[in-house]
Amino acid sequence: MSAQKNRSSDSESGNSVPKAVVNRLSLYLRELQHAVNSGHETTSSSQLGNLLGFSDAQVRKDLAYFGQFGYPGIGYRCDELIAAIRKILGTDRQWHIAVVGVGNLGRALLGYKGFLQQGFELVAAFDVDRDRVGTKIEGVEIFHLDQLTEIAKKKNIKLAMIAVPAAAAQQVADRIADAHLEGVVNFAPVTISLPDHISQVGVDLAIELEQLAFSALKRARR
Amino acid sequence: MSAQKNRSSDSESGNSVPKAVVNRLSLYLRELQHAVNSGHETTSSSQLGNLLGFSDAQVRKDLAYFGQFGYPGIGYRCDELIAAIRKILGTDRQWHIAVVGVGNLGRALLGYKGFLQQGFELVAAFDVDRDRVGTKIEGVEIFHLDQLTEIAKKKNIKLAMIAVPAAAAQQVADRIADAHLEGVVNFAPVTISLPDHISQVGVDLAIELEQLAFSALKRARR
DNA sequence: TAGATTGTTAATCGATTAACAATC
DNA sequence: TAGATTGTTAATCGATTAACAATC
Repeated sequence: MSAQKNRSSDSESGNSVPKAVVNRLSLYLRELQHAVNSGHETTSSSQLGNLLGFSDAQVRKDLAYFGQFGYPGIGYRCDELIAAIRKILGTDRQWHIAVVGVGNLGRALLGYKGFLQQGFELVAAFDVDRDRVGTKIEGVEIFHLDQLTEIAKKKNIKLAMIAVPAAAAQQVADRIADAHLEGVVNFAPVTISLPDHISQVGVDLAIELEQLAFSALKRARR
Repeated sequence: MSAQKNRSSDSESGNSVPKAVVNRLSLYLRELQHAVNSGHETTSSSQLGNLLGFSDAQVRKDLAYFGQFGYPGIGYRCDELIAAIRKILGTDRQWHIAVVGVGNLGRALLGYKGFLQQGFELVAAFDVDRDRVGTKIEGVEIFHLDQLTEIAKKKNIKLAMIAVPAAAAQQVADRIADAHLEGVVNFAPVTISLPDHISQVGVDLAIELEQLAFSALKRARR
């Protein structure tokens, strides 16, 4: 770890990093954590690449966007690289998240325990159903959507997951914009518009399945 | 529709289509359906692009991989383009899907009603918990994982969604391979390995959130 | 030292954009 | 006809890969 001092840098320069690179960084992190859990002390770009189906050159190039993390002849020390990637992604700190919409999916999200160790904590849920408001699910209190700005401020919530029906998603997005959150995962199967300063990631089940259908069909045609 | 006859083609040639193109096709489809629901008869590459943040050229180029679907000077007839994209993606037919793992997430998936109209139908769920097996959730029968091959054959199941804990995901993947399914959406936060002839899409909540954290941090640094 | 593996540069490959003739 | 918009080609841009000196 001390060997890492002053070796990483960049990232202040205007080197806008491609989205795909950041996504792969998350995959590297996942594999590294797996490797540590399996008792591995070090790994290499080719090992990491093999596990994920990327070339060794790509792994090294991706990391090179952010600094120097490896040891020529040795590879990468898993714990060091984990710490480095966490710092890059910003998950070396804890992010407070809200779930908006406490239907089937919202409840499933509230029950998901995998967040905490990854730097995320579900600290509030929101809904418009007065019967749900005031209750708790999985230990998380449910507030009315109208309280979003207030509670977000109080609880330092920066990210939200939208788990409401398609028809309600844009209204929720508008409230999220009002509350000045910084990022949104949108599970509703619609395009939502948000101000530029709020990032978004869309997860649409139907779209994922369509990709599979296409691939399956493509194979069948051959 | 008759005007479309013999105008689309390609796709038999070895023109392997980039994944990103197929993904955008799904987004176009979603917007087109939205447009139709809003009473629009036609649209254009620039309209579609604007809604999704792509250039008009990109929309046209993407569609050009598969044929000619528009009318110079007019644009695209929504209903025709919807039919064309559905055919390309393979969702002009019905795909039978299984959910494996009936925990919080699995149950949420079973409760999701948005599939049917998109060409997907949840026809079975699987779990290893003997207490759950034999019951129904949302009208879908739960079978033991050991019955996967048998039931998949009987019910013509081609796609599956893995909603089990990380530690069980690879075992499930192996059973899915045994059953010769054609595609998998993997919600477990691990890399699973599957034979080449089975497509997979990974959806990892933590990874999505990490992308948001990175973006938020990047803005903060500026 | 010999073997392994990094970080980085240059070469290759692929995807996006701009431009425009053809068309309605 | 004039205006709009397609499909497609060529030019640009960006991302991936190959190669290798530097390092342990």
